[in-house]
Amino acid sequence: MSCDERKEHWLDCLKASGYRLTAPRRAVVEILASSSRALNATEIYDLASQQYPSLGLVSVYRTLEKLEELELIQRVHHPDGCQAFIAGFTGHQHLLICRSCGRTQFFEGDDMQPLFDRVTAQSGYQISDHWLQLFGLCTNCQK
Amino acid sequence: MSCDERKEHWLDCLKASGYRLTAPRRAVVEILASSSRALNATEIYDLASQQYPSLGLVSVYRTLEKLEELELIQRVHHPDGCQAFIAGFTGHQHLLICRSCGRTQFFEGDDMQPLFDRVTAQSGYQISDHWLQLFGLCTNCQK
DNA sequence: TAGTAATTGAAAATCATTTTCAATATGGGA
DNA sequence: TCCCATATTGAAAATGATTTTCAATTACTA
Repeated sequence: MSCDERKEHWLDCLKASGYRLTAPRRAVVEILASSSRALNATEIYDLASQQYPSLGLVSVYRTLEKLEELELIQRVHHPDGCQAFIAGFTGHQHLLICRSCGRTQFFEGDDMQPLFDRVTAQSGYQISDHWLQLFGLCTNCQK
Repeated sequence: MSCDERKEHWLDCLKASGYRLTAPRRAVVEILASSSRALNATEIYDLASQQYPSLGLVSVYRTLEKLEELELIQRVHHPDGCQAFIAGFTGHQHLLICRSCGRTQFFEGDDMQPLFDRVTAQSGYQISDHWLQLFGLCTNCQK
C-alpha cells in the first residue's frame, strides 16, 4: 500500500465511521500516513502547519484520538518519552525502531503464541494483549 | 529475594554509587521495593508520605531517576499512560501485567535470540535492545 | 566533631494535554 | 444548488506532570 493509498484508506475509514473530512484532519492524515518514523502531536503540528498554517494543535490531538480508535495508527513507547504515533494498517504490529534516526518499520516471522501458551501455563494469567518493540540501528545509521 | 533484602540491596547500590542515604530516598525505596504493581511518582509520593509526611514530590522524581540509572527499577508502559515504575533486580526483564488490578510480575522461558536473529537477517538492523510486555488478567481477577 | 558538598522541599517555570466556548464549515436533505 | 443542523474548529484557559531554581538542611568524610 503506497502512502497515497494509505491516506485515502484512512480518510475512507474516518468517513465510514461518521466523521467529517475536514482540512485539519486531512493535514494530519497527510503527514502521519507518509511518515516512516513515529511522530508526536507537536511534531505533526509543526509539519502540518507548513501546508496549513491555521491548523490548531488541539485538532491534531483530536485527530490522533480518532485514528487510534480506528486502529489506523499505534502508539510507540520509546524507553524514555512515549506518546508518539506511527501508521499501522492491520491493527497491532510489532515494531523495529532505529535508535539513531527514528525510522520505524514492522517485522514479521514472530509467532508469539507458543510463548503466550508457556506463560499462561506458568502463571495462570489470561493473556489478552501484548507489546513488542525492538530497538537498534538501521542499515543507514550503522555506517 | 525478599522485599527487605531487595530494599537493602537498593540502598547498598545507591551508597556504592556515591549517593547519600537520606530519609526521602529510604521512603521511596521502601515503597517501590515492596510493590507488586507499577507505581508512578504521585502514587509513590502519596504512599510514602504516610510514613514520612515532609517528603517532597521532587525528591520522589529524583530518587526514581537514580534507581532507573542503576537499573534497579524499570519503566512500565501501559497502552495508555506510561511513566510508571516497577522493581526489577537483574536489569531488563519481561513483564506480565494484570489489566484489572495492575499486579505485575516477570516471566521466563522466552529466549528472544532466535527472533532477533531472524529480524536482523530480514531487516539488516543491528538490534541492541527490546521491550516485551504481556497484558491480561491475573488468576485473582479472572473470578 | 566540624566542615563541605550533596540533598532537601517550596515555589516558580516549563511543557504536554484537556476543557471550554463561540465562531465556522461539512455534508445530508430540500 | 442551496440551506441548515450540528460536528468541528482554533484560541484561550484550565489542568496535570515534570523540571528548574534556590536557600536551608543534612549526611558523611576527614
